[in-house]
Amino acid sequence: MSEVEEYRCFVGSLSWSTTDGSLKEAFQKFGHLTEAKIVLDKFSGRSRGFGFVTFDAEDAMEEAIEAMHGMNLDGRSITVERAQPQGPGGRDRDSGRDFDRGRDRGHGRDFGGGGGRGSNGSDCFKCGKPGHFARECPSGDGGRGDRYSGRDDYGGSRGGGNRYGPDRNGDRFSSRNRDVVSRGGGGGDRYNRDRSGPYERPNGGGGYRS
DNA sequence: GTTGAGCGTT
Repeated sequence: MSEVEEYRCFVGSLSWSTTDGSLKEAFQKFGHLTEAKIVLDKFSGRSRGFGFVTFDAEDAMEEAIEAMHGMNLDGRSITVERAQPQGPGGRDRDSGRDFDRGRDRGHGRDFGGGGGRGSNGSDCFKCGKPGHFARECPSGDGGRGDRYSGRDDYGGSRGGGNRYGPDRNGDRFSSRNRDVVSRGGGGGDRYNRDRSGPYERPNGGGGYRS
């Protein structure tokens, strides 16, 4: 049951301002870090909110996981867990993870699906009960769900009257939909533009530049 | 001013 060549730790829930240096400083106290880096987005280069820490000693890694798990770093409670195996031959993101990456990686995760991981990570981060996120935790008010709260205006009316919500939405959508069709149906638009290109010089014409 | 419950790049 041991298949590890390196002791890596996955650190999540990091602050957007957390850097590899802060992470290293926060974890190097438990032992020597072979590597400490924050995962950045390739498209933007900004911090993604999670990083990886590699230890050269399993003891240090477990110590850090148990010690730093739930600790406050940069003002945010971070999550420290063992990193997933990447694979010696190469990284297999699609194969290694049966996750439904087809949709947005944001909201909409399925619980019963049982993706790549999720033995104890599907529980609510607030009350620890599975079946719902912390923001939807019915146990009480939530720190992040504050925005969604305060909608109790309807009181016990919820169940029948709230159906008018989406109805209105459809009306507006229809209006916009027609607009789009009108514009999209204009196949001749291209032709029109071609002819009405007095402002656009296809070639030659003015020619002078600066 | 923006994103969040997440496992990365040589």
